[in-house]
Amino acid sequence: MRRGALTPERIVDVSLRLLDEHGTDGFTMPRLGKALGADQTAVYRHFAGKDEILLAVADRLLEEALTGFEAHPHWSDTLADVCRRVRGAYLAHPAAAALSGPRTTRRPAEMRAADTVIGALGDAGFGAAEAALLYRVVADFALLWSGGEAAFHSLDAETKAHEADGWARAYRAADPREYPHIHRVRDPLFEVDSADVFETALRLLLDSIEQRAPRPPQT
Amino acid sequence: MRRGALTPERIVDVSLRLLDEHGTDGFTMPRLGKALGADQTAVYRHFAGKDEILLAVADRLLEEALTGFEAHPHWSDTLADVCRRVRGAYLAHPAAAALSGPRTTRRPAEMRAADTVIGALGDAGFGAAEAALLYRVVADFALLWSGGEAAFHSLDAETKAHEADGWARAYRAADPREYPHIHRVRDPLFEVDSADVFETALRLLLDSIEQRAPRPPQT
DNA sequence: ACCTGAACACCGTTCAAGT
DNA sequence: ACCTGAACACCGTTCAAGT
Repeated sequence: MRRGALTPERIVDVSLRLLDEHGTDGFTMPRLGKALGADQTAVYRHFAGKDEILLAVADRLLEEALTGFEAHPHWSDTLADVCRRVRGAYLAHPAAAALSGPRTTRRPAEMRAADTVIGALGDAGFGAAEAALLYRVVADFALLWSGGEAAFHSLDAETKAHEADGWARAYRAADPREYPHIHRVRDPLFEVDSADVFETALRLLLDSIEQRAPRPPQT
Repeated sequence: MRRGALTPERIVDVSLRLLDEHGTDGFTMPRLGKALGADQTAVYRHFAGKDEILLAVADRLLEEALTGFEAHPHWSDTLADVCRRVRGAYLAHPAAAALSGPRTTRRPAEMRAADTVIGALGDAGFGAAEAALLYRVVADFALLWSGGEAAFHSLDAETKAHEADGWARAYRAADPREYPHIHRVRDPLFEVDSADVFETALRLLLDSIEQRAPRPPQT
């Protein structure tokens, strides 16, 4: 392989592709080397280790999520948008999201998004202390929730099916005497999908924030 | 080692202890074998593989979280309690929680808790469809949020410190021209701890649920 | 029926050697 | 300066052999 053919960017590109196509277990240094057309150890010239690559992949994910993100006319739409963007990027790359976990990188895309979100909370009339706290609530909600969903989706198909099946079986067959309340809602319980759950949680959070805002969003 | 000295329960006990004491990386089959006083491969007599052990550990965690959980007089206290219990158990065993991830086991403790939560939502006057959806919101909130927090806490001390430090440095030094809103809230941003954030998110969620409930909690 | 221990096919990382 | 390839110290799992 010629010199300079390996760059941090190309390594992150290929890592992300490997994670997308082969899942968390498919991302190994031998595979990464082969996909790059280089010896597996050549990567260590550019990253201190596998963990550093994962951190760079995490950064790429947030960049993808947040590119083009800017404030909406109504501040509460700004908050909703950033949460949906993070979830969208994480679910588009579940294995990468699951491995990079709750580690953020504070690079420009993330900083700009943080600034925009805090600005939206300022527009809502919140003081510094409240804005700081609510920024953390919104950011953690987006990252932790989406990260958890991504971790589930990054399970291999077989495990995931087994998981979903066991869930369905257990609740569907819940003994009406032992679990009367589960029994009552067992049918609608299976029409709920995780996008509904996320959107509902987001709506509930934002409604409460709007309720507390010194300035409501529609002015 | 005499026969019968290895039981699934003892294996889960020791696995959880190993995870607590040595973190995610400290939980290996050789170590597990040694800690059990048996050959590492003897464990395969009782569990199909490492993943099955982790699943059993996840179940143990939920059991620990939910033992003694029962409905409160006010239904919204029931919802708050279950969320705090899950978070408490996960943060008490961050490595175990991080590895078992979003995989639940539907064993009795979990089923009973689900029934209690759905019952509380019934007390609130929600119909079957709404109760099912809100049950998922509350359960996913507790599991995904706590799981994400646990994943962060299960990073080795060095990485965690590096992470926290980088975070502090980046926001503290945010350029007031480039990131004016971050700059405005930079001081209170560091007095926020993750317990505050969790409690605030929980409060916001529950307030919205109370707002929508056909029957308010204080009756 | 349960446990042992050698063996297998991996893995991430190091380091001397090449160009 | 950048890449190679042998080597190292692991890892999870299988399977024949013991008792």
